[in-house]
Amino acid sequence: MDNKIIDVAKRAGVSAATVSRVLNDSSLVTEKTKQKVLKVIEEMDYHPNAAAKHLRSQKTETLGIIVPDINNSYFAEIIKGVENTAYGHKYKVIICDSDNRPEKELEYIGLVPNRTVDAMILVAPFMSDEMIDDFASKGHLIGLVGRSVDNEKVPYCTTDNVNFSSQVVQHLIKQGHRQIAFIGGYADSAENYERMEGYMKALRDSKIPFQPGLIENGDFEEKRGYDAFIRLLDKNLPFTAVYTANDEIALGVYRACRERQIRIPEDMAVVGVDNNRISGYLLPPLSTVEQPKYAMGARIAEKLIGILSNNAEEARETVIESTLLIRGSSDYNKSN
Amino acid sequence: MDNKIIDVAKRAGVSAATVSRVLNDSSLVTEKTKQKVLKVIEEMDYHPNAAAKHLRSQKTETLGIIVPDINNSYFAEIIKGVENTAYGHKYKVIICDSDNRPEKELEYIGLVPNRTVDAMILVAPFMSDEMIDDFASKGHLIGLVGRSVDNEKVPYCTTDNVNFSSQVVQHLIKQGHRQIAFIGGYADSAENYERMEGYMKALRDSKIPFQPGLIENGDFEEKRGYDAFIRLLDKNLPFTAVYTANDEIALGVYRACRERQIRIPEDMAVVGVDNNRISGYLLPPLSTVEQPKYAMGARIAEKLIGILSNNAEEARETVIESTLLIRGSSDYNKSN
DNA sequence: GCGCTTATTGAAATCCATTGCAAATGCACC
DNA sequence: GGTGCATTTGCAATGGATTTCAATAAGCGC
Repeated sequence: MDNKIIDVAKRAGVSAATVSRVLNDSSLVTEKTKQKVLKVIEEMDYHPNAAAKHLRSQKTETLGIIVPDINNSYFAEIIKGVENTAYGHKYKVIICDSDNRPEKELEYIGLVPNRTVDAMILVAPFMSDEMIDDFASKGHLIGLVGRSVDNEKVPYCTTDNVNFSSQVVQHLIKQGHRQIAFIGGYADSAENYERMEGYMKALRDSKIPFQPGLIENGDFEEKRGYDAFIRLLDKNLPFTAVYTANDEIALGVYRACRERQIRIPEDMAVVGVDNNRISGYLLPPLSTVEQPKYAMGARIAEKLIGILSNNAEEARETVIESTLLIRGSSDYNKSN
Repeated sequence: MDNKIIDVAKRAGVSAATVSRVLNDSSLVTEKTKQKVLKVIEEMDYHPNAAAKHLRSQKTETLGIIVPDINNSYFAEIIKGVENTAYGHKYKVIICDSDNRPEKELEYIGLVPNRTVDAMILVAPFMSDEMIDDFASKGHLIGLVGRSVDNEKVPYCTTDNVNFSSQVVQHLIKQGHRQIAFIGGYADSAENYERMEGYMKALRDSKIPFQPGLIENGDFEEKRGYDAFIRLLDKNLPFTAVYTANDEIALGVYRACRERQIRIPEDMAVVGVDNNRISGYLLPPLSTVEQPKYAMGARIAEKLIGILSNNAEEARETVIESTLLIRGSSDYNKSN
C-alpha cells in the first residue's frame, strides 16, 4: 500500500540514495535534483518508514519519561518541559504512566535496552539506586529528576530540597510556631529524606527541640496525607503547624481540618510543596514551594539530547532553586 | 555493543529462527529448546531490537494520542484510560501534547503515515473534518474522542453533549433562573456546538426566550473564560446564572466574580462541565458534569486495538452518558 | 578541446528480527 | 528395521532507509 523510497526514486528518475539525501537535508544534492525529488515526494504523499530509519541509523530520536501519575500537575509540568525541549530538537517523547506500580515501571524501562527510545527519564522512580546504577552501567542512558544516583553516567536535575524545606520551617517559626509537624512522602525517597533534613536543620538553627512524634508519612498522596494528619491529631501531642512534603498531602490535611473543624491558619498553619494548580484555588490559598518543574524537565531533556548528540560534555547535575510562596494558609495577614 | 538474535542463537546452538520463535511464544518449539534458549537470553541480557521487529512485522503495537494540554485533568484522565487499556493488550502509548498549537498537532499526526504508531487518537483536535476524513481515507487509522466525523473508518467515543447540557439548563431553570448565559468553548468545535444546542433546547422546552446577547466564547480556557464573563457583565443585560462549556472557563468566572464582588451562588449561579479535580475544592464547590473521561479513553483504545487485531468488527461509535453533579455553585442549599 | 579537480550520483552492503518453505528429526506402528 | 506422518528446526528472503565507496558528471584553466 505505502510507497517506498525506491518508488519515489524511480518516479523522480534518481536513485534511492539521492532521495534519502534529500530527506535528510544532505548538502550533497543539487538544488535542482532536490526540488525535483521534493515535488515527487509531495505528489506521492510519501512518508519514510520510521522503523527502517531507526534500524539503519541506530537511533530513534525519541526520549521516554516515566512518571507515577500524569494526572498530577507536578509531573505534568515536568513532562511539558521535556516535551517542549524535545520538540525543539526534533525529538519525540514517549510518556509512560506507571500508575504508581513498580512492575509497570520495570516494564517501561525496558524500552531503553530494546531501543524503542534513546534515553529514559525517570521521575521519582520506585527503582533502587542499585538497579539504576546497574542499568546505566550496561550502557543504557537514563536521566533523573528530583533524585540522584552515584554513577557518573547518570545526569540528573533536582531542586534544593534541604534549603527550601529549611526556609519553609523558618517561615513557620517566624510566624510564632514552635510545635511544627512534618508529613513526609515515600519514606525511603531521596526527596523525602532531604526535605526532612531541611526541616530538622531549621529546628536546630532555632534551637527548637525535635519531636519524633510530630513526624508522619503521607506517601505524596491526598488520602495518605489525610490519614497521616489524623494520626498526628490523635496522638494528643500539641502542634500548631504542619509542613507537608507536597501539596497533595496538604489537600488531605485540608479535608481533615474541615471535618474536625480546625481553622486554617488560625488553629493550624499548613505549608506544602509543588504549587499544584489547585493550591492557589483553595480557601485559604495554600502556602507552598514553587518548584521549577518545567525547568527541570527542560533541563534534563537538554542534557540527554546533548549526550546523544555527542555535544560538548555538559555538567552531570543541575540544581535549580525553588521559591517559597507564602499564602493564606500560613500567614494570617494574607488569609483573605 | 548489543547482542543480536544471531549471537543468542549461536550460543544456544540453534538457529536465529528458533530464537525468534521462542521470543514470540510460538508453539513450534519444544519445551526443552525453549528453556535452553530462554536461559541463554537471560545470561546474555538480550533484548530484541524494536526497530527491526517493527520493520519486519509492519506494526509497532503502539498507539498515539494527541491532546491540547496534558496538564489538564480532563485530558489526563482520558490518557489514563487509553494507557491502561493499551497496557493490558501489550500496546504502548505515545502521548503528544500539542500545547494548543495547530502546527504541532499536524506534526504529530505524521506519526501515523510514517508508521511510528499503528493508530492515533485525537482529542479535541484543531483539525478540520475534511482533513480528518482525508487522512482516514488514505488508510490511516485514527480514533476520535469527544467528536465525530462522517467517515465509516473513523471510530469515535463521545458523551451525550446535547442531553447533559439540556439537563444543566433545566436544573438552573428549576432553581428559578430565567436569564441564563452560556460561555462556550472553541466556536467551531462539535462539542461546543452540541452543548449550545442542549442549552437552546432546554430554553425552548421551558418557553424561555433565547437572548443572543447572553452567549459568549471562552475557548475552554480560564483566561478566555474570565474575559468572556467580563464582556457579559459589561453588556448590562441582566442574568443570574451562567453555564460554561467546561470547568476551566468556570474558573475564570469565579475569578471575575471575586474581583467584582459577585457572590456565588447568591448573585450568580455557575455550572461547568468536566468535573476537573479543582472543581470540588473551590468555594463554593462547582456544580459540573462528570464526564466519563477515563471510560472514553479506554473505549476508544479498545476499539482501535480491536481493529488492528482484525477482531470482530466493533460498533464504530460509542456514546457514554455523563452525570450532573449539583454542588454549591448552583444550589444554595448545598452551598456550605 | 583536453586534462584535472571537485561536486553529484548510484550500486550495494548494512541494520536485525520474522516467516514461508524445505529439510530433518522424532515417533508410532507394522 | 522400515515406512509414514507429525513435529521441530533451519535456510534464506524480506521489510525500507542509510551510507560508504566508486563512478560519473560538471567546471575550470589553458
